[in-house]
Amino acid sequence: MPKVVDHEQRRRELAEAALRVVVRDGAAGASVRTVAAEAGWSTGALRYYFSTQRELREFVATVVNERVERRIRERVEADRGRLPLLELVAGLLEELIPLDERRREEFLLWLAVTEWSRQEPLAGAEELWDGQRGLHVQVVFALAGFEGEPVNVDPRVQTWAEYLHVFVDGLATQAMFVPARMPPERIRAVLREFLAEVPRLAAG
Amino acid sequence: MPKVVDHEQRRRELAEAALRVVVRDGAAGASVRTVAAEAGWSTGALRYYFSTQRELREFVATVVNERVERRIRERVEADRGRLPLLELVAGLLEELIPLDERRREEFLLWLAVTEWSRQEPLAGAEELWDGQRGLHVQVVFALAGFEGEPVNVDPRVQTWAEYLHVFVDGLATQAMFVPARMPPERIRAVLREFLAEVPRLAAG
DNA sequence: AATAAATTAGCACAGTCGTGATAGAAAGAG
DNA sequence: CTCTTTCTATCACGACTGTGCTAATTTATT
Repeated sequence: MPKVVDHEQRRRELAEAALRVVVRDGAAGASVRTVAAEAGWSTGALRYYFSTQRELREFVATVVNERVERRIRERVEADRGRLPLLELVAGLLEELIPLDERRREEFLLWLAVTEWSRQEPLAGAEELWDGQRGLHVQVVFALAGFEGEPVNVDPRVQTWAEYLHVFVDGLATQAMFVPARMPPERIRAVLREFLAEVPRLAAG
Repeated sequence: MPKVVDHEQRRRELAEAALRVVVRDGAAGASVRTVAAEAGWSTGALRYYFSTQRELREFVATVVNERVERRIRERVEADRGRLPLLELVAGLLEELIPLDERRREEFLLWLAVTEWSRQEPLAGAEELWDGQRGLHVQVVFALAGFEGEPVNVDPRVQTWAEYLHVFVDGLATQAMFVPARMPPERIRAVLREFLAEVPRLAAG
């Protein structure tokens, strides 16, 4: 029998090459040839795993989502009540904001995915948002002084989770597009100031 | 002497064709040929007014900025104290949020400009932000019950202007990218709820 | 070693891209 | 009318795009 490779792993490897190309050359620069070259393969090999460009792009979208979710999860699991609550929470939410080169790249990738899906809708665009909304509910739930799992949450908690979600998205947008006006330190400070208001407002 | 055309006006006409193409085909679709065709001219004619693609893109950026600013200004001048303050303010800020097709197109255009300027920096990216920040200061200044021009504004006003600016950017982002989760009615409601909180918080 | 299936490389095709260059058309001044 | 300058159309060039296709290569099994 023939040589056999782990398809899923190879796809992942090729997708990561695509990520690098997008970060380097922008959404429009991720052609079949550039991605293949970045991965060190021929275009034929690439097209054996992604028979069409659309398939590749959809896979890139899922990989990006996975990355963000994994980082959040790791951060939650790493802390065992050692950090002050507000600091822990701020750290979590900062994972969603392009404050350094790594997170900036992720944001760029997400932008590229949305740009692609404007031409032809790609799978898995709203899943990321749902996960983030859940995170914000948990955060406000905890900040408001509640314990345990956030089930049947107070409407005020729900409302301020929504506000906080919107606020963090706004911070991310400004951190990305006007870094001169909103440098990382300023973003961090504004986030913490706002978070400090939340317990009083959300708990009543 | 020869036939003479109003250069500035012709440039504007061509730029608007470019806007339509970007809205229809995305940032990557705005090529010299497609824009020329959309405008009903030959590529040679287009390149007579924009000798390089970069020039065209920079001009598109300025046209987009002008549009948003003009609409805001018109709205301010149209109202002469007839609307309740909160309603006037909400209407102003909604001009920055992609709630209908028109504003959605403007947001798309702005996204295209930022995508372009990732490859090679374009002039006039941060001017838009400065104008918006000024608007938010005015808004919070008025909401907090102050009169006249916002000079030497209270630090609390400054802070909540910043918060509101971030919040509105977040609303715009979500209205654009997860319209199913955050439909226009919801965006409007959330904006007004948040605005209702501002006077109390910003005035002390 | 022979075989057969999985994998890879590479070319071909019909497009599109941005830009340089040049020839022709248009139109007001003399 | 002719001239002169502005404007417009068009072709050429090399490079790039996604995809179809085929031939070569690899490799585990018989």
